Parts: sequence; C-alpha cells; structure tokens
Amino acid sequence: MKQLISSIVEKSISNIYSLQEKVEINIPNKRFGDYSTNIILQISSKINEPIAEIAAKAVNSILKESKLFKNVECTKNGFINFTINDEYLSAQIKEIRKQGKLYGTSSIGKGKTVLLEFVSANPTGPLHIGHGRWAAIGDNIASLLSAVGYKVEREYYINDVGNQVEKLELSVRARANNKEIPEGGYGGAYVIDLAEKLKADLNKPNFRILLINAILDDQKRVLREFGLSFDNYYSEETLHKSGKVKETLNLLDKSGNTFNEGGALWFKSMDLGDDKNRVLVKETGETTYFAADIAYHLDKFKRGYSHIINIWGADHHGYVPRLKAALKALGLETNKLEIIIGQMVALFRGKEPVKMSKRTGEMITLEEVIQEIGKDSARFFLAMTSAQSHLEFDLELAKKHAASNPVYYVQYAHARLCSIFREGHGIVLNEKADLGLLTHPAERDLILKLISIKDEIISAALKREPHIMIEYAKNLSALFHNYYHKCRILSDDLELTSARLMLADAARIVLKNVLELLKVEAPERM
RNA sequence: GGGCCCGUAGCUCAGUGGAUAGAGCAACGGAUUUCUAAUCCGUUGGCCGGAGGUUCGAAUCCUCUCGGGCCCGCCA
Repeated sequence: MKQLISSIVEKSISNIYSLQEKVEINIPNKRFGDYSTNIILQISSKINEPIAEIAAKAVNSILKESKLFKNVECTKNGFINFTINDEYLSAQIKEIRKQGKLYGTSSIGKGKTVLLEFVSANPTGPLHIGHGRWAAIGDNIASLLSAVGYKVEREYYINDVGNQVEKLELSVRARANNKEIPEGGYGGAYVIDLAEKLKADLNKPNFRILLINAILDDQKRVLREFGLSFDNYYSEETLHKSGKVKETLNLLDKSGNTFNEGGALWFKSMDLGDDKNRVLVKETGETTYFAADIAYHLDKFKRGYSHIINIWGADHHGYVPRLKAALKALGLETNKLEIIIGQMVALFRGKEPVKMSKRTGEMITLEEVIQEIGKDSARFFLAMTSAQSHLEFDLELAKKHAASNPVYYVQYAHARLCSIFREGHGIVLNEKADLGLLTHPAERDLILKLISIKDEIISAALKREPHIMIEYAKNLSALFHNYYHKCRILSDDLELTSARLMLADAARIVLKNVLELLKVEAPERM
C-alpha cells in the first residue's frame, strides 16, 4: 500500500519538478488521514517556491493521476495527507478473501536465499530462557523472510568439540560413579539424569557421541514443543573431520595473514579491524573455536546463499570484528554476513532475580517456562520486544497475566470471530454482499488495518524485527474488539449482516495469518 | 581503561528527523435481556536519565555526562 502511494507521489513530483525523489509514506495520527508524507518539506529546499504552493501543485497532480483517494490535502506545514476512497477499501475485503493464506505475502525476496543460524546452544545442558528468546525471534525472522519471498534455511550449529563437552563428559562419568564432579564441571541435576540414563554406555568407545546426542535430542524435543524445527544441524566436529578447518587455515596462511608466536599460530586480525590478534592453533596443537568458526562461515559462503544471517547473544558481540576480519582475509564479501546481536534476558520471580548458571545447575529451563506459562504465551512474550533491548522477564507476571495476557487478548479476538460464524451458520457468505454498507468508522479503521499487513510484514522482515508483527496483532485485535462492541454483525438486516460477515471473514483470515507467522495458535473457541 | 546495548507513564515496552509522544498491565469510574465480559468505553498518569550542540523542526542525529546490562581467553 505504501509502495503504491509513494509511486503515485513520486510520479507527480517528477512530472512537476523533474525531481527523482524517494517518497516515504507513513500512517499518521488518525485525525490527519489514512496515510501521509512529509516529502514537500524535504524537497522545499531544492525548489524556490513557498511550501504551500509546492504542496498545492503536488496535490492537484496526485488527484489527477490516481483514483485511489477520496481526499488528498496539504497542510500549512507541508504535510500531504491521503484518505483512501471507500470503493478501494471494499475491494480489498474481496481481495483478502480471494488470497486467503497468502494475503500479506509479497515477493521482494523472490529468487534469493537466506541462511539463518540461531540458537546454536552448547550441547552441554538444557536450553534456557535466553535460548528461548533467540528461538522465538529467529524462527519469526525466518518466517517473515519466507513471507516476503526469500527461500530460508534455519540452521543450528553444534559446538560438539572442545573443553566444554570434555568437562561435561567428565561430570557425567563422575556422577555415574557416585563421585564428586571435577573442578569446573557441570553440577546441574540434569547431569545426574544423564548419568543414570547412559549408565550402560559408559564403556562404549562412542560414549561422548551418545552423550551429546542425548542432550541434543532433548533440546530438539523442547524446540519442537516451542513450534520450531531446524532445517540443518551442523556439527563442528564434521568441520574438523572433513579437513575443512585445516583447509581454511591453509587459505589464511596463503593470504599472508598469519604468524607464529609462542608456539601458536596467530591470525593478524588487527590489520583488518579487530583490536587484538587471535590464536588459530594453540600451543598444544589444537585448533581454537575461532579457527573452526572461520571454516564454518567459509562453508556457509561456499554454499551460495544470497544472505547469511546469524543471531548471537550480546555476550558474543566482541567476536564480530574477528570473524569479519577472517572473512575479509579470505577475500569474501563480508556484507553478505549480517550478525544480529540480541541483548540478554534477565529472569525474575517478582522482584527476585533468578540466577542462571549451567555450571552450578542453578537455572530454569525453557521447558519449565513453557510448562509454567504455556507455549503460546512464551513465544509471544519472548518475541514481543526488540532484540536489541534488554528483556526483563518476570515469571510471576507472565503467569499472573495468564488471564489478561496480550496473547489471550489476540487469541480471543480470533475465537470471537470464529464464534460469529458458528452462530451465524445459517447465513452463507454472500459474495455479492453490498460492501458499500460498511460505513461505520470502526469498520473503516478495521479495513485500513487489515490492508496494512503487507507493509508491516515487509517492514518487519527487512528490519529483522518480529515484534512489529506482535504489535500489529495486538492493534488489529483491539480494532476488532472495538468493532464488535460498536457494530452488531448478525442482525435482522440481512444486507448489512452479509456485508459485515464479509468483513469479519477478512479479519479472521488476516489475524490467523499473523498468528501462523508467529507460530501462536489461533483457537476457534476459548 | 576500552567496546557494544539500554535508559520514554507506577511497571513492562512501542515509537529512531516531522504534526498535540503511544500501547498493555496496574489504579479509579462505567457498560452484560445482545454474535463469547478472556471484551468494550472513560479517567488518572510524561522535563522521553541530565547538560550542551546541529536543524526550519530532536525522544530520534552529534559531543559530554550519570545510571544499568554484556564483553575485552591459546573457553566454546
């Protein structure tokens, strides 16, 4: 919609002033109009005419150019406000019903592929609330990108190599033999469960693999409960076994970006924007996590995606410059790699902070959170705010609000819509209904919100900010609840009932589409 | 000491150059012979952390400053 309006305005401006301007369209406060632009203010410095005059000319031209608007007005301070004409709005109700599930999708990413890596928790214990945040946000970003036409793969990187899994194994073995866990080992209750579960396998040569798989299976199970399934699980170990890490080190060597010092092989990341040089091969001859990660990202690039996106917790943000430096050294186009840094979740029970530590085992798992507040509520809450904001997640509040929770508010709107059709089952949706009867302001507001979904999805996808869709779902629900109270849908007036049912059906479709995108249930009854 | 993020209503957060800054929760007052009251309507609530600056215009951009989170490993 915004694109449609901006192209009309751009054409007008180009016609009058021969200016090729990119016109941004906004949804203003309702009292001004349906859509607006401040383009006149922006171009006024380039044109030697009073603002009012420029605006008047533009308005004239726009009205001549397009039949989309009922009204186009300029204000003294240089805004142009647009009011969409009612015929167009009615036609969109039919369009929504025609397109159904596809309404709101677009094709701006058509032909392009995206690899989105997220969660990638260490296989050393259960997922916690922080992973839940990346799971919800990442999954939603993937869905949003699909909705705008990209082909998306969801990927999970398994850090199944190194000290941490070593320590996990030692901890489990210690527990299985009723010994104290070693210094720096894992003390959580799940370690005892694992020891119990894998007791018979302790002496098998592939014990570590069995152990990692046990944890991974558990993580996958919880992710499934959360509505998320990954396309690829990529094991760090395979990078080593296949020789890809070695290969990568050779390439870095050849590029002249390495040096030896203190018995270790270093990468000259300082030359490429990092604030320190980094070790690739330790004194012991083992490669570092960093070395494997370069190989992993080289592999991602080789797989040929149009975009590569990672979601990392803020505790990894300092890691970005060195990875980009390495990719630069390998001659790769680093702009292709986008790293979203998400801020941490602070968990509270009321005012009491809940400490989270895998080492001591003092933690609440994602699974427990899902059980406590429900999957839909967890998904909604964890994706409700911008990833770059710190999230204070209060379990008591989430639970207390279980009844007056925003997620139920939205779901209730859907259930209510469905109940209308159950109640009005005798009445068949009439394609020929006179949609011109939908003249109530609440109806107009609702339709305008419905037709903005495509803009919202595009904006949320391009900004990688799914919380925009949650805002949208809440606003749409509010407009519907309001409409429901102001206008009776089923009545003795059959003509009006037919028209309102068409609108209700369109609202049901759009709301359901949003909830599906967010992987939140759209219940028919509550 | 350096880097990144955050600071907006009592609480949780939207809004990142444009019109009189918004929502939910909480508080208070109303609405149910009605298609689901898990709802709706109304009221209260703000020096957008602070100080300078840029701009016709700043919550939004720049500088400084205060407060909070995360990071600065031959861990992963």
